[in-house]
Amino acid sequence: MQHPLLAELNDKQCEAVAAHERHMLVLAGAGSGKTRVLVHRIAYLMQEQQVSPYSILAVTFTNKAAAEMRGRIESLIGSSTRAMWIGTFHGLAHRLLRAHYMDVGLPQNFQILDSDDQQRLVKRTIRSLNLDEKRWPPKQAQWFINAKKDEGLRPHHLDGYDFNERTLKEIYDAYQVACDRAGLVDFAELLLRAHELLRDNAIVREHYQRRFRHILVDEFQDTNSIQYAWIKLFSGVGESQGATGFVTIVGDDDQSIYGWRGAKVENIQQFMRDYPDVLTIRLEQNYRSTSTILRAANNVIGNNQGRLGKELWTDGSAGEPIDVYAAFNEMDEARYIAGRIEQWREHGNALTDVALLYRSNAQSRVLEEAMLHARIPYRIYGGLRFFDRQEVKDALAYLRLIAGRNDDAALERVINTPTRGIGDRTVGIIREAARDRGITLWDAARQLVTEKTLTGRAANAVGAFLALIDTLEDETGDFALGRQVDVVIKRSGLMAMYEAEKGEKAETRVENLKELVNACDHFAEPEEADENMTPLNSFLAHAALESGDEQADEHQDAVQLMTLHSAKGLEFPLVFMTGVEEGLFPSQQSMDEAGRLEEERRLCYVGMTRAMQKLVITYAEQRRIYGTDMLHRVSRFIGEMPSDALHHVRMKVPAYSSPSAPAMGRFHSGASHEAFEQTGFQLGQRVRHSKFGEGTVLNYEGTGPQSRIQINFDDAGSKWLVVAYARLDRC
DNA sequence: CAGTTAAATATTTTT
DNA sequence: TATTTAACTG
Repeated sequence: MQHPLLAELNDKQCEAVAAHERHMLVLAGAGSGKTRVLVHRIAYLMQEQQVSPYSILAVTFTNKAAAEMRGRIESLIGSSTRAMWIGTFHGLAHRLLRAHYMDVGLPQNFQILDSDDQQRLVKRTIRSLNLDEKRWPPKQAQWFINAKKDEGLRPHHLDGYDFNERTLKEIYDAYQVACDRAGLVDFAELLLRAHELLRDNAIVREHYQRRFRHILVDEFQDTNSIQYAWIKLFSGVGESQGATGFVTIVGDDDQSIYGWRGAKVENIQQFMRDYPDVLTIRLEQNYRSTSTILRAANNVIGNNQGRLGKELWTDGSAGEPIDVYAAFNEMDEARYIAGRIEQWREHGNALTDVALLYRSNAQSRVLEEAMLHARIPYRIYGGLRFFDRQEVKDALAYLRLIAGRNDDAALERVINTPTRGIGDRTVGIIREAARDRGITLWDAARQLVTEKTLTGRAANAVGAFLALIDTLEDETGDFALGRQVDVVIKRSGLMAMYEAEKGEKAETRVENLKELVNACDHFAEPEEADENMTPLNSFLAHAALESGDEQADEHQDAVQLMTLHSAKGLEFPLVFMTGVEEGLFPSQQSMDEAGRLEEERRLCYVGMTRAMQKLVITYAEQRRIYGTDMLHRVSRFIGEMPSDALHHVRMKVPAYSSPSAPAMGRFHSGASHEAFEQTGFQLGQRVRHSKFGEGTVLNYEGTGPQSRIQINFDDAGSKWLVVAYARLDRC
């Protein structure tokens, strides 16, 4: 008798779900039901193998994935998953540090530094070391620090011989001292500290090793070194004694697109070496795309070396061919897409089913304009999230100070926001005192006031600020969270400050502050919260670790615009992959460095496999990037697709677009003038040929009468013609 | 201290 | 090109 949980799964999926106690690698191709397998396996472990939810640990990368997993498990087993540890690497690390803050030398109320806060602090550190910010850009230093932490390296592990490394090491060291003094933990530090806790504290380590019998990791191809080491410590594998947890990793080496931020695909192979007797299962049946799309995607990714090997297949239909549209510039590309979407809509399809994918965010603007022009509602992914907004961060900084006075990053942010007469000069004095005495800014400010080192006006202002924070804690400490935040926003003067500003921007800021109060009112404390964590502290952690869900108007029927990266894990019936040009996709930067081109190819694979029914690929012969016109060749990736899966669309100016459309104006500059000088024709100009009919001038090469021009004929496609021989008429 | 102007600079992103 | 940030001025 087969277990009901296995009923609707294919053979491979069943094998993965029902595997007995052993380590397992599930190579799950795009659209192969990866999450389904993960969720069913957890349910199966509990129902069939009598595994207690208490001994299950499931790790994901994003909060969204964690929430989805939890939700799906609950609806599958019909009961709470409270006892299970399900979360992101960072969320779980935070949980560990909270529970063992004393063991890792953190104050009880330590706060999390997001990357924005981190950058400010790094910048401050560089200044305090009297280093030139031009020579040592804070961004790069921040990147360096995080990269080292991701490798598990502390400053003392670095033996930089060259001057560059030595200085960066110095910055890292000073930054870490500042963090420790203020009780601040950045994202990478969460992982590193949690790792050190498990590594160095046998009692804690053995406790968790005994507890977690089953460890499941999603998107394993995206793990970095410290995350890999983390899982290994939890599992107890490679240690001489102690209990062993069984680790299931799920991932797809072909979808590894985060190598540039420290992810190591090799961790999959490393897993097979480090863990004994690993069962490998390939999920290759795809339930998402047409066979045409899969065939093309397989062909593209087949050009990569050293793959673990996997070929997606489907028993679905071939579907339509992939359309390829060669636009003459980015405006034309956008206009064409808008036209296609209008057709899609006229056929009664939903706009939410359409995605526009691009390599870099800068490409979104032109697409947006075209959507606006065609009155197609759209939604852009990856904007500023709620808790990242300036006004919200201001409010949170006040709350952080109330929660703990040592938070230097928070103090820096709001000591003069709104302005209260504490200028750069005064703050500089406080910083200097703090550095000299090795204390936090708060303590330094207080000492300077009591010592009367500060002069009259400054002393008053600083004193008033210190008193404000103290009073706020005294008076609102007992309030419910929402009410507390409301009072803090008002009494601090933040609300008044934004209310006084004019313009639409300021209005939304005021709205956001009100929304923050609202969010606090509805904030449900996590069930696992320990008793020594105040509601305020749990809210602050929530704000730092989950910088806000997507926007509210999610339900509007709108086209989705996003980068290829953020499309991973999603699927859409109709997908447009735009800007598929050499230099843009693959991007120029990736073509220089070894290994990066393959990652671009994987990105292409990811993009293609988002499409369920129809994939449309577009590229522009000419594109304006940062103010200069670029001529691009078509991306090599298109050449890697089987030509019989492609349908090259002829350029046709859609009927709805007026001749005065902005795209035509585009050609009256630079390159176009030059083209006119050489050939007598302008780029974008309409011409007529006796045999090929009407077309648009795309490009030119050479000079004088021997020069050739490329014309995209409406009916005959694109052709290169020598100006002297082709009898062309202007239309 | 606030407002203005000049200059630098711009894949990809989550936590 | 457009946006952000540092330096300058009233």
